[in-house]
Amino acid sequence: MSHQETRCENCIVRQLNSLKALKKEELKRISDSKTTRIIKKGESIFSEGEKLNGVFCVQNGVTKLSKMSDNGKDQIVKIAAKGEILGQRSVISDQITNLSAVALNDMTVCYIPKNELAQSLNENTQFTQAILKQMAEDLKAADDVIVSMAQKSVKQRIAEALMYLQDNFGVDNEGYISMTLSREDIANVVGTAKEACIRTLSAFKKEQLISTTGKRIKIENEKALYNLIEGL
Amino acid sequence: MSHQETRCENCIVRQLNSLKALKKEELKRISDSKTTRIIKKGESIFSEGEKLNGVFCVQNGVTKLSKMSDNGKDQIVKIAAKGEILGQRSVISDQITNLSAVALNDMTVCYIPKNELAQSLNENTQFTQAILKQMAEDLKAADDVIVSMAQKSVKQRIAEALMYLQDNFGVDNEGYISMTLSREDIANVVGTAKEACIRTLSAFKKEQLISTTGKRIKIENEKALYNLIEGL
DNA sequence: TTAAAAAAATGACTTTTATCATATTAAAAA
DNA sequence: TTTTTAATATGATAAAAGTCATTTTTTTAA
Repeated sequence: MSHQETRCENCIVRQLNSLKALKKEELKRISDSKTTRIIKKGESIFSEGEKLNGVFCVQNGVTKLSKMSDNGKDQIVKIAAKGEILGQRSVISDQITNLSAVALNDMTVCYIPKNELAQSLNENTQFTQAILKQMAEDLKAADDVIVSMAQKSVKQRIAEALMYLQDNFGVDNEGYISMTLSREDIANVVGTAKEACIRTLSAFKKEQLISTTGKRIKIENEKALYNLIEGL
Repeated sequence: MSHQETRCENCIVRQLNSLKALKKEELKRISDSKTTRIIKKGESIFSEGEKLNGVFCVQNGVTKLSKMSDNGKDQIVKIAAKGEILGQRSVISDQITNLSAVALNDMTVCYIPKNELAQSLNENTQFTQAILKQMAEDLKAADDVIVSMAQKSVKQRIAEALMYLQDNFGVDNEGYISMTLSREDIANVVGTAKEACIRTLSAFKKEQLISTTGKRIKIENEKALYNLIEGL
């Protein structure tokens, strides 16, 4: 498909994350130590409880980051695409990771060993601040998710999830949301049972808020969906 | 009550947060620019949507950090006590704050202007890294909250909240949880209606998991409460 | 292409939680 | 203290969501 850059210095993905704050020589050092991995759809990048000795920079493809709840259900906490860095938190706080990452489609990720990052973290304030800014954003987003989970109905949360997918991944040439998740994955994003998710999507279809072809979903009435989310 | 330190250099509260990574001269500079404020129970420190030009370091007392949901309900996202720094995120990402802070009891907080922090943020990597580490922890904690909200029942979430309060604020000499929240505040922590919260606490009382005197709550059977949380 | 497996859809039913109403108790103010 | 207000408690009912069973459709693999 698309051309894969083998040197970080020339890699555009870097512009999407904190690595853009690195200086030329730092980038060179990191590029020398990084390894590129191909991960097939459904395969795991890392699992909850693992000790990560580096981070993963997503070159291509999409992954779900999830956490197992005590009752045995998987909660998807984040969907990460090109440019996102996985495992940052675990490496920074030097703890086992609290999330599992599984590829939602075929992926290319670059693995950057912790040591190389640690050096830049100690020397380059710009870099550390870039990560800090991004974490601050993540934390704010997490607050929003908490409020949604705590205060909104399954119907509203599914509507939110659809809008999120469309806003972040766009639509294909027929207008369907480009990122297709299984009904079960959608259920695991909003924190409900897959039956409830399927039923809600069927209801949306009946009300002409969406239309579907197989697992592909097209938003037909964005305004109504938005009003639903806002509780209007 | 307790002695209030007027100089950051001598303030023990600092040991509890990222300010401990500051050097002597930085601390001196910050101490010179800080102002101390007394905030009475129920008063607001800042409100959602406000632009913060500094952070608040909690010297004494406890505050609830909450966010208004679209449906008009207040969701308490965090309870912050002595040593916690409020408004950090907003200052770092230079955005309006997404949370409101209201005192749960009488408080003393120190206001530190943004400019003084920015200087240390640019020069002192240790300081920036300390904030980073703390944010990484916060983010991990947020993931746990998301999973609880999404996957656990109101009963489980209330049990969790009680354990959290006991673990973080301890018990008084009669064994009651030192931090007393109104039933409505507990409801706003776990994301439910206050009636459901009251009912659940009544049920816990009947099952001898807790006992109450007024709004004060004593955990009587920690083991059973724990099993309930874990879904055993 | 066909068989097998997985995912989606739907029905029936139960449990959980929200909402509204109202009573009781506790706290605050006159 | 007495009055007023706020917080807690409880009942009745409705709505939302979970669970289990089964069917239909889609996808995958033989």
